[in-house]
Formats: sequence, C-alpha cells, structure tokens
Amino acid sequence: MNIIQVDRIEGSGSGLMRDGVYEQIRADILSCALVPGSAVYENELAQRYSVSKSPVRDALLRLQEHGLVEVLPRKGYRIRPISIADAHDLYEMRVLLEKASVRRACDEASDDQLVSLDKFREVDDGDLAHWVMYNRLFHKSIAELSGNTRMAKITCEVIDQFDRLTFVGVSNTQKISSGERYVSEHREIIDSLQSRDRAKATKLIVKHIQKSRKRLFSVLENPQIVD
Amino acid sequence: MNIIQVDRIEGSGSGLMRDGVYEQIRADILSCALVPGSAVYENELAQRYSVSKSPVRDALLRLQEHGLVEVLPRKGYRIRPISIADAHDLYEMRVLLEKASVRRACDEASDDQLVSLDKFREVDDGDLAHWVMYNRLFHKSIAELSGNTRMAKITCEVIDQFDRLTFVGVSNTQKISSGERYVSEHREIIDSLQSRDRAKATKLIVKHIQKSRKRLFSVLENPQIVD
DNA sequence: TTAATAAACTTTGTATACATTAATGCCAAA
DNA sequence: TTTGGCATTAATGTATACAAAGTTTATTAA
Repeated sequence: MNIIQVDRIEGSGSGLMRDGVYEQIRADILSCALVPGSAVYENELAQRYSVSKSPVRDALLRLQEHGLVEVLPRKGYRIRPISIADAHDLYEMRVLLEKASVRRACDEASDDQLVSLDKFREVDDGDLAHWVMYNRLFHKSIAELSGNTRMAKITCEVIDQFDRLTFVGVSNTQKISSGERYVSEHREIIDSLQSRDRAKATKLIVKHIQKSRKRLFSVLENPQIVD
Repeated sequence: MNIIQVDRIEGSGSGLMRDGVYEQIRADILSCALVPGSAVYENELAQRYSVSKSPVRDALLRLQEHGLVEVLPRKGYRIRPISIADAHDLYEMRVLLEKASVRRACDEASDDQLVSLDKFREVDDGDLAHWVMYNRLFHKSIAELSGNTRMAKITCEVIDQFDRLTFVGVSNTQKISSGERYVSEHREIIDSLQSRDRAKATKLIVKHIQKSRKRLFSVLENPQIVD
C-alpha cells in the first residue's frame, strides 16, 4: 500500500483521536479506498494519519468486530474481502431487515416522523459520492423510523457494508445514470409510508431491493466491465 | 466492584491474552457477574486477570462495538444496562431472525445437518448453567443451519445478549423448573425441521419464543420476586 | 454559612519501549 | 540441486511512562 499522508486527524466528535482514525479507516474501507483483501500495517496507517500506533490498533480491533478487518495475529491485518456468497447473504439480510423496518415504521412512527421523509423526495444532481450518501441516508432513516433501536442499528450496519458491494461491482457511470429512477422509487415508498399502507410499502421496498440486487449480480457476472 | 483475582488468563484459543480477557469479560457480562449499569475500571480488571491494562483496554473497546460496554471518555467504563424497552426490542429481533433462520434451514440445510440436531432432543439434568448453555446452543445451531453466514452471526449475537435478560429477570428455581417443558418444545421444532415442514417449523419457533417472552415480562412486571 | 477557587487525586488517552512470534533469506551439507 | 537450520528482519502483543482531562476535596474569601 502506498503511504498517503492525509490531514492530521483531529478527534472527530468525541475529541478522541482513536475515534477520528476509526471513522476514517471505516470510511476508506466502505468506499474501497482500502481495497478488499489487501494487507494493512499499523505503521503505515499511523504515518498516514500522523498518530502513534495505539489509536490505529484500537481502531483496527474495533473494525474487526464488524467484520471489516481481519486480524492475523502477529502478522498483520487484512481488509476483509467480499465474495459473491457474501453479497447474496447481505441482500437477504437487507430484505429481511428493511422489510421489517418498513412494516414497523408504518405502524409505529409518528406523523411528524413520516413527514420528515419528504426531504428524500428530491436529490440535487451531484457527483457519485453525493448520490451514494443520499441513498444510504434514505434507507437508514427508514430503519430508524422503525423505533426498534436494535433493529435500526443492525440494519444501518448492513446498509453501510452494502456500499462496498456497489463500489466493487458497478462502475461510476452506471450508478449515476440509474440514479433518477431510484429516486422515483423512493418517492413511491415514501407515499405508501405516509399513507400507512403497510402492504404496499413492504411490497415496494422488497421490489426496490430485489431490483438493485439483480442489477448488481448481472454486473458481477460480467466481469469485463471496468472503468 | 470487588477485585477478584481469578486464574491467570492464558490466551484462549488464539494464544493471545487479549482474546482470553475478551472472552472472560464477555462471559461475565452475559451472566451478569458484571452487573448491568455498574462501573468498571481498567486497573481493576487488569489486576483481576493478572495482565497489564493493554489487553483489558483492547477487550473493552471491542465489547463497546457490541453494545455490551459503554465507554465514558476519560472517566471509565460502564457495563451497559438493559431496560424493559431493550427487552422488547430484543424479542422482536429474535422472532424476526430465528424465524428467518428456521425457514432457511428447512429449505437449504442438508439432511446430515438436520440429523445433527438430534443431540438436542435430551438434556441431562444439571445445574442452571448447564441448562442455559444447552438452550443457547440449540438456538445457535439452528441459526447456523440457515447457511447465511451473516444471518447466523447476527442471530447468535442476539441470542447471547438475551441470556442477560434471563439472568436479571428470572430466579434460578423458576428457570430450572420450566426446563423440561422447553426441551419438549425443542423436540417438536426438531421434528418439523427434519421433515422439512417449513410452515410448521416457523409457527413453532415463533410460538416458542413468544411463550418465553410472556413468561419473562410477567416476571419483570412483578418485581417482588427475588432469590 | 456559602460560594468560588485551587490543588490533589483518579482515570483514561497516547506514545513508546521491549518481548514474542512469524517470515525470509542465506549458507552449508547431503 | 535441494534441504535443513541458523540468523536476520519485520510485524504485532504486552507493558509501562507520561500527558490530558475530569472529579473530588480542601481552603479561602465574602
């Protein structure tokens, strides 16, 4: 890995370096800036973020718990690779969890909470990162509307890990081009949630996820597509 | 907290102290030996396990990621308390995840795997710890038969955190006494799984979990019951 | 007596030193 | 040429030292 000296991490929200380092490494893994399967070393990362090895170690150990990093005792660390099998598993979990979240949101969320989804009806044109962020936030918001803390947390984690899949599988132009279609699906989901039509909302979210699944796998099975 | 010097931790499976410490603290949290809401300090735990603070820190940071420990920066650590709301959330997640696991196990598990459940048809009489272990293992085995790695992992984590609820809510004698009834329910679930009767198996597992839910909450709402 | 301030104490956060272990390469012997 | 073993190198694992921050206690002034 090339050692890239980035801006010195100043401690994120908590004022602790280790949290800043953790967030940064995590973001780099999810965006595949740290490529799946690659080896990383404490020293490298410590230099890259201009800190000692302690906060880096702390971050790597924590990331291990989320399955984003593998610790190879006394050898080093590896960014956890993702397989096709992983992708299938993840999609199944997404359907399961988001379906349950939508159902609960229909039944339990307050009117105000449902109205707050309106901000996802439109998305400014922007770069890829912007769109990915918008999409992630929309799905996470629904998870949080479920009102079940644990469900929200687990669902958000699955959603985050998901972006990694998108990055490995799909080229940028493809993602951008299909953005508008997805927003219109989001609008339909918001409509059905706000009218508390549970059956329709769950049907739509499942269809929405299945569609993105089909698209991803059609790309994964056609590996000739690269940037 | 009293400092209890236990046997020196020798590094668990991996040969690393921090993994031994991690497992030990985790077990102590799940069994409520470290009581929910109580404060713990690096020094105490380091003495207790006869190691320096480093492996203790590593363990606590990792446990934080699973929501078992709260880190209060520069103040200390707190064993995460569990509320009634938590209990409700956890039960809902259990139903969702175990139901999905059973469904998948019916469809995807091999005959050999389903036969391997036979070992849960009986349980030796024994102490409480023995029975809790048996019960946990049964439910985890089903989760693993789902064949979805991520589903299995998340389900197992929910099941583990669950035992903490049992320990706070229910007195020992109660648990022991109702053990045999639960084993017979397990047998019914095994029967339906082995005959790949998906509808019946999912119905039974849901009923099984709901029943234990009712029992727990009836106890939680009658706080006069103590050892 | 009360409130404000300072000082002592406790606790973690970060950095670093050293021990331990795994991998590598080199050299010699079969 | 190949193989075995020793030495070297490189990496983490553990322990410890010190800094930073928060809490409590004591003291002093109003």
